[in-house]
Amino acid sequence: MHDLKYIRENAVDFDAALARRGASPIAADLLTLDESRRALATEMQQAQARRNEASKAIGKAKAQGNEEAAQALMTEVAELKKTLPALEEKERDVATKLKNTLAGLPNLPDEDVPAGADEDDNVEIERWGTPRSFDFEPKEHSDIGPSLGLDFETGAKMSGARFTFLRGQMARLQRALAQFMLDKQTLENGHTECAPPLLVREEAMFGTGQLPKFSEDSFQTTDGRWLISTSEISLTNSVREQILDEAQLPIRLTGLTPCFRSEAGAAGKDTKGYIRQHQFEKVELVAITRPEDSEAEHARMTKAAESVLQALELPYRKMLLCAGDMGATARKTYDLEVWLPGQDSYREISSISNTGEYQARRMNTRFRPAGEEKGTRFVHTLNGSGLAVGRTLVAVLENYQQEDGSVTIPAALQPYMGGITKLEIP
RNA sequence: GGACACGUGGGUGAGCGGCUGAAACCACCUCCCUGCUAAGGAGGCAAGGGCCUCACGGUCCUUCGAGGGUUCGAAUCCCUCCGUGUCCGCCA
Repeated sequence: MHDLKYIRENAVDFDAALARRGASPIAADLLTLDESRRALATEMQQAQARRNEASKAIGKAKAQGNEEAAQALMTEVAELKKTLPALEEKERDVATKLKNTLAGLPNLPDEDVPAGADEDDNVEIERWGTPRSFDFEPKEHSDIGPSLGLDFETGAKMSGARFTFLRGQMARLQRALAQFMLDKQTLENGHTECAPPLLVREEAMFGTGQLPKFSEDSFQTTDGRWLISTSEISLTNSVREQILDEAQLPIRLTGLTPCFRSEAGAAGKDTKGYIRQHQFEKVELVAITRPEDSEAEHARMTKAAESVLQALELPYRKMLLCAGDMGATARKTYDLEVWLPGQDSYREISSISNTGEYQARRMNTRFRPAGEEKGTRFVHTLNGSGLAVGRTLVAVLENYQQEDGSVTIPAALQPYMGGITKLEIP
C-alpha cells in the first residue's frame, strides 16, 4: 500500500520506480481518482456539516418550545437527505476504487536495488564456504533420499504430486534441523519463539500482501480462511492494527510452521524431489522496527539466516535481487542460495526482505515516537527464512552424501540426532 | 453446536437519543515547587481525512468491534456479522 501524499508530490519518481519492476505507469490515474475523491469529499462534508448544524439547532429549538423554528429546520434537513446519500455513495465508490487500485500495486524498489528483469540480473554479493570435492559422482537428493526414508511415492499416492512422506531417520533429521534452527534464532539471534495459527482470515492475507493479487498461490478452506503460505503472515500480523510504543521496538519473532503453497504457475519446475512442495516446514524470522532501523535490521537478519548455514557448514552465496525478481511486497531482498553438489548449482534456501512500511500500511501498524514528536508513524516490517527446513534437508543430503549411499550428520546437528552421526541404508 | 452477557481513547472504566469525541483514574509529555532515594502542584494528551496557512495553527467531516437500519439527530434503540466471557453439549 502506498502513501497518496507521496504519489501526489512525487508522481514521476513513483512511476519511474514502478517501471524498474516492469509495471506500467499509474500515478496519473491515481491522482485523477484522488482529485475527484477529494472534491466529492468536500462537497459531501459541507452537506454533512449543514445537517449536523441544523440537527443541533432543532434540539435547541425544541428545548425552547419553538416548534415553528424546529419544523422549518426539519424541512431543510429533509431536503438535504434527498441529495446527501447519493453524494456519500459516490464518494464511497471512488474511494473504494482508489483503494483497490492502490492495494494491487507492488512496493517500490529501494534505490540500491539493481536494475533487471529476472533472476539472471541478480547480483552476487559474496560466497561462503568451499564446495566439497567428491571422488565419486555426487547424486541428487532425490536419488539419495528414497532409500533413507524420503518416500515420494507414498506421499503422492495419498495426496498427489508435491507431497512427500518422511519416515524413520529422515523424519527425525527434518525435526532435528527445525529444532536446531529454532534454538539458533532464539538463543543466539534474539528472536522470540512463537507458535502461530496456520489458518488466517482474509484481512491477515491482505495485510502481508498475499491478497488480493496472489490468491492463486494459496489454499483456502471451505469456511473462507486461508492456509498460510509462510508464517511471515501469522507473525507479522501479530502486530496488526496496533499503535506500539517506540520502546517496544524492535520486535523480533521466529516460528516453526508448515507452509502451504498451491504452486500454481510452477508446472514443470522442480517436479522431481523435495525442492518444491505443496507443504513444507520453515523457520521464519520477522522483525518490526522503526523506519530508521530497518536497513540495519535487514543486514542483521540476513546474518541470522546465514548463521544456520555456517553452523551446518553448507556452502552458499548471497544474492541481491534485482528489481524485476523481487516479490511484490519487498523493497529490497537478499536471497541465500545453498550449494547443491548433486544439481551442480546454487539453489534458494532463504529470502530475506525489507518491506519498509508497505505491509505496515496495509495492516495499520504504527508506533508512537518517544519525546516531543506528535502523532504516530508506520513501522517497518522485515521477514526472512531462517531457514526453509525441507530445502536444508536437501542440502544436507547432497553435501554430506557418501559413495555408499549413506549421509553423515553435520557436527552441529548431532546433538539433535541423539548422537547419530550417519544416516545409513537400513 | 445451544443459552445468556459483554465489546468505549495507549490501559482501566463512566456514559437519561441532542448539553459527550467522550467523565474519572492510570500511563505518557511540558512547566512549577521541593529535594534525596520519595513526593506535591498546574496544564496537555485518540486516530484518520477534507479545506485554509510559508509555518505555528485554525476549521469541518468520519470513527465509541464491523456492516446495515430507525430518527431531524445514535456510543446510547433495532438487525446481521466478528470477537470475548460464563454456563451447557461435544471433543483431541
